[in-house]
Amino acid sequence: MKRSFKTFVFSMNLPNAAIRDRILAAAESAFARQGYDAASMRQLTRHAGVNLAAVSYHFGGKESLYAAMVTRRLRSLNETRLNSLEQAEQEAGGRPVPLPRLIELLVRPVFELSQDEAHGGSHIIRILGRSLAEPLPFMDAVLATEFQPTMALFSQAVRRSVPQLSPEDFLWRLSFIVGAMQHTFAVLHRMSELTSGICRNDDREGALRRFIEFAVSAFSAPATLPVAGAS
Amino acid sequence: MKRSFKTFVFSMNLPNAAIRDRILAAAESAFARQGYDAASMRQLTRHAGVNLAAVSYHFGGKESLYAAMVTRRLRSLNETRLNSLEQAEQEAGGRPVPLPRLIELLVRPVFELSQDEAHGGSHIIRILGRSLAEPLPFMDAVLATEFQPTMALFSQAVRRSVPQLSPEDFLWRLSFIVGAMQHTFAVLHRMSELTSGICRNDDREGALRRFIEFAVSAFSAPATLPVAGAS
DNA sequence: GTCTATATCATGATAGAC
DNA sequence: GTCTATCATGATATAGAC
Repeated sequence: MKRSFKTFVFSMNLPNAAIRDRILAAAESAFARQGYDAASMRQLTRHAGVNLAAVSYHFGGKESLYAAMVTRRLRSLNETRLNSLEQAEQEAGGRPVPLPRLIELLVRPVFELSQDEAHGGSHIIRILGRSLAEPLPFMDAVLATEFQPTMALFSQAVRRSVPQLSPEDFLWRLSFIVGAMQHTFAVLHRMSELTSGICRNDDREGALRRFIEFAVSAFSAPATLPVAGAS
Repeated sequence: MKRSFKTFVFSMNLPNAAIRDRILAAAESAFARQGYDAASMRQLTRHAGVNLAAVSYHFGGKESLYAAMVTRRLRSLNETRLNSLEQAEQEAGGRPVPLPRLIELLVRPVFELSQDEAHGGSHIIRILGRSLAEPLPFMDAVLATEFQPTMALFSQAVRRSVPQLSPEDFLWRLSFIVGAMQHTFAVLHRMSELTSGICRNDDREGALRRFIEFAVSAFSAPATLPVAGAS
């Protein structure tokens, strides 16, 4: 059964894919620069060179577009992290994976995304950073679902490397470190400006190295003592 | 020259003050919960029990209201910090103020504000946290002006306590710690929920103690070495 | 000084032509 | 599948009555 070229192309959903991808790319740029509320779909679609109605057709609406955009990137990011964690744990045999290695597995993919200006990776990094600070109610479920497996496995692995920490101390420090990571990516593109040129925007390896050392020292500091007098 | 009671009251600007304050309180609540763009002045004024036009009259507009709200809190916060720093430096004679004390002087006022539910302090904390992640162009100048003196003096003091750090290492770590602080306040009201009850929302002293230890260990970790091979 | 009423504008969504 | 044209809504700002 012979098929025309046009039928073949449509069977690959290429036209849709092209439009969907142009929308996603424009969405990442717009939402990263302006935030969810301030970015408008008119701007966004105009910049993507597609019709306003295309968003409703392909994604369903503004919220669904935002969720799809985040989910796509987050899923790929977390797959990378889980794969490398699995590999590292196999290499370690039954012993705990060293803490610096764990941190690196967790954050290097994010730094690499943030370097990927060509494919919009730097945009999604800012968006993910914002997700933590500005809670969008419709994103709660999405974020919880996407982060849960990664967080569970890495927390488990980190706690094996730092067994002396109580769950409470561990979770507080984890929260501090997540905040440091989020903020780092939120301001990475302005570091030169914010530090009068002393820290450079494009010094990703330096930032990564410093962040790993920072997180390691934060996790391995001695456990806090209860307040004196608390029986 | 006898003045009526009404004239006397108006000469104190009491009605204005009451309205201004009601607007500011409602603004803090609305902006903290919804963010700048999503919060609307209709909601806000309705909740404050004042007329919509009162905002334009007393503040000039939405942006000016937001700026006034942030400035008022930030100024008082930074005054507290600078006063306590000055006092600590006098007590220390010429010697550097110990690092843990410096961190505490910097963050305790923020923790205390965040406890002050009655006067809306917890709202402004979330707003300040967001200011770092979601950049509002019209706030750049305000934030720079308000933070500059505090940041300059504390940076100087911290660097005296941790002289071994290069400016670059110091600024990267400062950025990490600022991020940790910002995130802590952004999620403090949800810590119980996020950690299945292990970390408690209302455990402000525990959070403060852990944060100080965290920041101290981050600042006093050995300076990073240049990458091997970089001449 | 304060508030009502309105002006003006931009948004997200969608019905219906092609 | 795609696009045009339009809808309904809610935004900020303000002119003018009191």
